[in-house]
Amino acid sequence: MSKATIYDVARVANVSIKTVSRVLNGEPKASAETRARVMEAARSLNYTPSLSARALSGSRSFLIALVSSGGVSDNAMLYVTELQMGAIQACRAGGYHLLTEYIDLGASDFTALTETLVSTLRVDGVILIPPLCDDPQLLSLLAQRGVTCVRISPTLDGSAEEKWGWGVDIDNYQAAFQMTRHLMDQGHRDIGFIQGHPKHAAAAQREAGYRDALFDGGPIPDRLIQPGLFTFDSGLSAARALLEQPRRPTAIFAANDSMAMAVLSVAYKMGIPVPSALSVAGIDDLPAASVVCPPLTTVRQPVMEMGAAAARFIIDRTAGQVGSYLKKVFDHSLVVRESTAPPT
Amino acid sequence: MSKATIYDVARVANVSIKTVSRVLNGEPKASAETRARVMEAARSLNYTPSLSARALSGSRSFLIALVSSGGVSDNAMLYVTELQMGAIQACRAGGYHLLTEYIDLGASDFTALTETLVSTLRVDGVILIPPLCDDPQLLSLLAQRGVTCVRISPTLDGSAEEKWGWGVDIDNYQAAFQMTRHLMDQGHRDIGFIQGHPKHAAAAQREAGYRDALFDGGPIPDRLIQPGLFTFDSGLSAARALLEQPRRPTAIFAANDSMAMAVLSVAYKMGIPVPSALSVAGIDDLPAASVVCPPLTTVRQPVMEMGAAAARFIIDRTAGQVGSYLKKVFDHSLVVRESTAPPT
DNA sequence: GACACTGGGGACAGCGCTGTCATTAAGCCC
DNA sequence: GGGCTTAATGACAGCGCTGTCCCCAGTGTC
Repeated sequence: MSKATIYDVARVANVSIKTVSRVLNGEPKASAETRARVMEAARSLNYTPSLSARALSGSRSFLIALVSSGGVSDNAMLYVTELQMGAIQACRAGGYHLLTEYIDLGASDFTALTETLVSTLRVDGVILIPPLCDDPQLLSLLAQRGVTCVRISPTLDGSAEEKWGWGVDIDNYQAAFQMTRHLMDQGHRDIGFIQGHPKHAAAAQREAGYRDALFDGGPIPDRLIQPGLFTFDSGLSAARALLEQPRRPTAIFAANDSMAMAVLSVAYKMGIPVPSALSVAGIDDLPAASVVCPPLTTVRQPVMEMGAAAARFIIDRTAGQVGSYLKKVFDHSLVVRESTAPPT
Repeated sequence: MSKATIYDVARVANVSIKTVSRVLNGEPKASAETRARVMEAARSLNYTPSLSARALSGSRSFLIALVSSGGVSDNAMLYVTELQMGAIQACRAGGYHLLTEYIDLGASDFTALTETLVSTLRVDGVILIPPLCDDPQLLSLLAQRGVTCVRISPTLDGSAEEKWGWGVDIDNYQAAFQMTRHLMDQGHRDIGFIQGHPKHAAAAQREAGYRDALFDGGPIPDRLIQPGLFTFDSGLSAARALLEQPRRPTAIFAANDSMAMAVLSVAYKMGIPVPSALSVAGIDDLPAASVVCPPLTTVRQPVMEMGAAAARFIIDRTAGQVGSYLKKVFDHSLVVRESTAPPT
């Protein structure tokens, strides 16, 4: 009862341990009858193979690491949590397990991290979250060691892209383009924009989408565009800069929800009613987005599915499939809630 | 370069592998000189021991599992994320690694989970999050298999408590008591309360704190107390029930922040200004609590530290320390923000 | 009938460590 | 100085699997 090994199963099924191993791993050489006998024995003994033993003797570890960095703060963590949820589910389905590792961005001991991942844990793959997924040093270290990487919302880096692993993302340009058009359709023309973190690829793409959607033949005045860092606090300053202008915009589109919520907060404090005097929109559809007042108009990305796809890619890859897309782009969708309305 | 083993280190240091093992594990028998030589060799080779091999041959796996359940939703996930953050940090410090497992509450295949944890992963300990940490079936399965458990915010179950593992928590009673007194100090007497999930131990304790603080010789009218489930949605209905009363309370204390935010949302929709016409308070200090309008008065618990303590307990325990408190109670603190004010 | 060939299955050697026990050199007591 | 303990180290046998090689029977094939 305490611990069934492959030997026990072999004895009960009256075959060699190698045959048990074959059956359990779905290898071809095994007659249907033998297979059934082994399965039955395994079930009756409540047998589960030891991960350590499999990893030690075989070439797979059944482990995937999700690496997140300290830089990620406040609400953005929800993004990570949701990704993780998806990854865990995909792992369960594939008999894998998810390790979560954490690294301080400051002390960049990427060598130690890599060594841990490769030598100590021998993970079958790594899921990298921004901004880690865009760090050339880390990426090349991992590539050197032959680690399968999946990058979440990575920078498109042309040539190097391929060797640095698969990626999952949404079409950030389109998302921002559509949101801007949504505001324009409501009649807004004076639409402020809060930029994302300059090192994050999605930030630039979202800004481009905004610019292209808004561009009507004339350039966009500088005063409409304020820098941000994807964090709530950075959104606060940007919102103030936008709203304290003599002729303030009728709508503000922030590059993500955290900053959009900051806009809501500043507007509240300044006594500017949303959406009647100011429309506010974001991107991400954080859980909190539907909870704030008024609920935020935003763009939803299928974060959980992206996490699941990331894990699945690693699992399939390790199992043999070689499929090497450059990256998979997921569908997004506009979520119109109450923070946007035609200007009055 | 690709993969240094203990043999390589032994060769370089000119000792046997057993000695390397001893040095690396901090076992006593090893001269200072040998120790230095081995350390140097290990460093120069960039050696990291293989977890699988260690787990297979030794009695420790250096793995801790954090088990969360599907029931956890929306903002509550942040609580889990923060716990996890703390646990990861403690793991890193102790050379451990954190696995995150997930289980659907509906399909209670706890046997499979336990088997995976014990046989497949051979984890050194498990961190259980509510409501999992209060499930007798799971707890007894794990206890049977001799798994070290740490329960987060567990139900105090007297007799059985001890054998079911260590626990970390805050003093929920005191937290609620103090918050209620804070509202009373501001002059509130008509203080509504939204209960937490009936299966969650903390819910009952918080309610008791509220009741005892408010009780002034007369019983508390039923209309002031509404059921909730710790979720935003449940908070919505409770808030409506409270605010649609002919004589509505001047303050509402929700058993957690998610529900307090729901109160904010309902008040906003009903045109009730907070805090001038209604004070709102919660417990947890979710990141979102400081972001909503107005920022929420709440009780902060040191969630990250609690996660770290949980992991540390398992690590120490596995390393030999036997220390068996029943549970560790962490300090909480009142965070007074803008959602509470004297009634007008 | 000899000769591949193939589907089904076993023997066996590790994977890289730790536990146990044995061994050696030193120190110590009377 | 012989027998004792003690500190420091090594030899060796696994831990529970998978990879590789090998064997054996049946089945065509000319």
